[in-house]
Amino acid sequence: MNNVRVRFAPSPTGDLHIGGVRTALFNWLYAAKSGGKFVLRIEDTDEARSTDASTQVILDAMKWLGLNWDEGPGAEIAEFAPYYQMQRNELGVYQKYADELIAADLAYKCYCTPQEVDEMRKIAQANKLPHKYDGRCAHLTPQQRREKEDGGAKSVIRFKMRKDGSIILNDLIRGQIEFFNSLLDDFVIMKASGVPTYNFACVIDDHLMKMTHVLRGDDHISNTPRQIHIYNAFAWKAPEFAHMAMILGSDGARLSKRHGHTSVLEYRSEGYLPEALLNYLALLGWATEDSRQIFTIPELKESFSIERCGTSPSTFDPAKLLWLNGEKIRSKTSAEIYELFIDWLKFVSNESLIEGWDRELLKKAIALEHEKIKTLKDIAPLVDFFFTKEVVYQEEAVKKVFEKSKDSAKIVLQESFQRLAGQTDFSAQALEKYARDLAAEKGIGTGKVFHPIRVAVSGRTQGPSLFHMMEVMGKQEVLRRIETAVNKFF
RNA sequence: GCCGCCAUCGUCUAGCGGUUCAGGACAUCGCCCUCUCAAGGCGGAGAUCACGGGUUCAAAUCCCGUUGGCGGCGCCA
Repeated sequence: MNNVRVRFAPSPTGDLHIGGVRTALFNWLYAAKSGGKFVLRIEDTDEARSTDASTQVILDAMKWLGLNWDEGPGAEIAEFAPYYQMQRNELGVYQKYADELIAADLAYKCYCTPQEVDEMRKIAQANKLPHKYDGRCAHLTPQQRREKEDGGAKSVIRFKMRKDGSIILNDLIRGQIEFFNSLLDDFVIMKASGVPTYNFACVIDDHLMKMTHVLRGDDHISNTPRQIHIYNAFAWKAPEFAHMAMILGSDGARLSKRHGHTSVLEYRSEGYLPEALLNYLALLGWATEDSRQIFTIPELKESFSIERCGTSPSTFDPAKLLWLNGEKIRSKTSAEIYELFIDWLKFVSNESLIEGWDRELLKKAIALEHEKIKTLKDIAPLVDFFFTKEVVYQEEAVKKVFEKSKDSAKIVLQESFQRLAGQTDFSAQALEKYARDLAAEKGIGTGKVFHPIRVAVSGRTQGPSLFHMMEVMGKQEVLRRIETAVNKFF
């Protein structure tokens, strides 16, 4: 019974979209959960918009996300290769089946030009009628066909839709949905260019590749009856269908560019982790009984089920994704974050950002700021002050800490410069004791001691735990910075 | 215009006829912790379960209708 086969079948007409990732993820999870196979197929039949670059981007993005496929481009198993529809088309795969349908009188050649069809559509629209092809070419006599062919007329192949009855779709997520055949028209299955249309290629491939389940966005729901008709025409068993609710932007419209980042690449560039993206996307349209939020990838694989997919569309919430990304980052070790950061810099081609930075110091600095990191992009601004030769003193910090209580700050820094020089134990613990003792000795609040030192050493009011920061920075550098501050501001 | 899908806190959702004056999470607000910022802990506010009818002893949960949102109606996928 573990013969589940599902697929993700993107068309390479752009970057991998968030919605596409969700579709891929749910299929991938379902395969994992049911011990089945996950297939990647490239639906590049849009001759005008498909690009190799886009295919590459999609493949790379899938790899980065860890959504590995059992079969598909580059996979070891190639039982149903090729996995590119244009390559399959060159093999004549689709033409063969289209010819079969014509022979069985279940499809026919149509000689109407795109302009003619367009004209028909406009007239229907003007009369507020449903626009569908009227099937005029279905009734051509052999004589008329011969004349068209001889005249060099281009033709498409249309599926001959029966007008009576209905198709009942038993959707795994939504239950029964009925579609009346009379509302469907004789849709095109092969274009004049000899390339199959989506609905046709999809069915042929899903059948040949032995797909058992088709899990996709509900924008495909109205395609489904057409596809079922094709399965029926070949007397093939149709796969199970499950249509998941769409992902919307904040304004309720389908998620698109104007809502912000929609490409996986953008999220990668922004410093998001694959597991955060995947975890977040899993929560859009799927939930467990206990409404649990945080899952590791293995936990997701274990918990997923189609039955628990929701039916109503959900709004993409960047704030929640950001929170989850922070959670994932906190759940890793600082050493792992360091590695991810290095990889990320490479990805965004910005390795020069940390040029000259001591790697060991960077690791320690990341450890100090670990819990504050929400995206990999946050890291550099959080720790860069460790590495600058000339400390950048934030104007506000200087005003707030140095100028406001100038006398005490001056004393604290001057004293510290002298005494710390003789400090042999430069551990955070010892430094804290030193600072507290100094405060007690001078009879001032600890804040009046801590804050000036913080600003002198880092140039800002916010940062890591002060004494750990000093320990990591080292005695020499701390002294140098305190001296600089004293000379500059007092 | 036609067809279809959907409808619980701002957002993601739990709920599948009574155990719910609706639970969790994000966001937001407050308090605590605290050398700052975070993180963490605690707490607050936030949903007449879109509306109107039914069915039932009992409905967020079932049925019908209305409204609204979204999707599809291509020689795009």
